[in-house]
Amino acid sequence: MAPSTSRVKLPSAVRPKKTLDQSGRVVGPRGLQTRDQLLDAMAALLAQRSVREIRVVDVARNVSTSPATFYQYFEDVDEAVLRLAERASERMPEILALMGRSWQGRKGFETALAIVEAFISHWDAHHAVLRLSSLRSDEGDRRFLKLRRDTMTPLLQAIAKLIEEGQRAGRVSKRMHPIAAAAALAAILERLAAYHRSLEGLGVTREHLVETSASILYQIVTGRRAP
Amino acid sequence: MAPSTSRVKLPSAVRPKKTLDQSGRVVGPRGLQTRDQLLDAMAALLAQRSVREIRVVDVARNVSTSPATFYQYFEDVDEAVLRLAERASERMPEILALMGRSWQGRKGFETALAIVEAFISHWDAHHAVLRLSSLRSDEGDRRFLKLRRDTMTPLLQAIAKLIEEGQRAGRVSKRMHPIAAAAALAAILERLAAYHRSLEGLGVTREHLVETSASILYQIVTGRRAP
DNA sequence: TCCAGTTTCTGATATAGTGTCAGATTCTGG
DNA sequence: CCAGAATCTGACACTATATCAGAAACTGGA
Repeated sequence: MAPSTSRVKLPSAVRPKKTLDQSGRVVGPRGLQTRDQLLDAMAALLAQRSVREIRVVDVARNVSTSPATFYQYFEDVDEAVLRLAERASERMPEILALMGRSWQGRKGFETALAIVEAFISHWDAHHAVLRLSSLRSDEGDRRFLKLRRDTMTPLLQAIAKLIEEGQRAGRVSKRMHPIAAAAALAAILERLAAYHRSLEGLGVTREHLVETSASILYQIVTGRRAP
Repeated sequence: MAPSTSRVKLPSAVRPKKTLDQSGRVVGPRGLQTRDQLLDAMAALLAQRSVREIRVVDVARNVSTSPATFYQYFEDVDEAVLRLAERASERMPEILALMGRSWQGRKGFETALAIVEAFISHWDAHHAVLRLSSLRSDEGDRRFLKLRRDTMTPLLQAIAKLIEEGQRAGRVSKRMHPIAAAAALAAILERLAAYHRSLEGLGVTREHLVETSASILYQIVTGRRAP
């Protein structure tokens, strides 16, 4: 029963995370490169058409490989999207860090502006992936729900904490549930970032949107009117 | 050249809208019934699985008919969804009417509460269809974009008008673009209505959500803290 | 009641994409 | 240069969409 190979099973907490292919084998450098190319091709296609119009054949062809190769690395199209969403979510902490700046007066409004700006830029850069990711969560897909929870919860909690402080200081209405309010603010950011294009038809520029969202964020968090 | 039939071509503005099938023929009473049954079956399925998992065969089977019949009335699954969304959007004016109530003090807050409540109930009743409809718009689908524009624009304008009044009275920050702010508030309603279920995991009840959203709505529209 | 015309429904099928797998191909260290 | 590991792919079984010619059901008038 003594293992004759050098591959010893380590406890999963210690074992470094290696990327695996669909049959559970560790992927080497060449495979990793193919996998990355597939993801890039996927992202490129996603930027120009909706997921439903994306054929695995196209993704594969764009990297001069075959559909079977795609399936070697991803269970299905959604899994590839999930990986892209994970990639995107790695940038979240940068936005989170902005929350720590001052919320006093004019400085505070600038903090709000910076956050909104960062958020919208982030969505602009990854809108297709993020929107899809958000849809899959809404549909109840476990994988995407977990990702959303992991990336949004810290943000919600950071905002909620500010609101609680405001409430303790008596500036912010106690009627609001801090996390619910945080979710509402996040909803503005997500939703407007997702469709600010269609508002341009009504004479609303991106600039307007940023200023307005920042005003609302500032007003809800601090309880004070935007300067 | 004189038409011998009794079917005279009227100007399209006058001609009553008859439902047509895929080959452009007017649908009679029996067909209309089948079509409605198909829509109902579609709605029922949509309530339990995501669109991607809905097979035309299932919809058809649920009304004891064949896929070919489905395609006689709808171009594709999306068209059926669009019809359902249109059905749902007919209820919008009721919400819009609430906007006209008083926005003064405690009464004003009750107005906000009523609007939020109506909106969330509306979404609860049609969430699958509305969410999908919103996704298709985001994806740029013309048919859904038009529907969204037609149903949301009046709402946005009503809110925008209130905000403008507040700005003129000096209660509301002039930094906000009225339509952008209206869109932001609509975003809260849409987004939270769409996923309030997943917030329950964080201890946020539907009740909290309604109160909080109403507070934000009230605060942004009137420039005053919620009572 | 029967018939001709109209409306509605469906079996059969062309088309197209997904996902699998055995085996071919390519790479690597010795 | 070779053995074995890693990677890739042609061929294929399956599943679903969408179409259409013709069958079936219904209708009103003789």
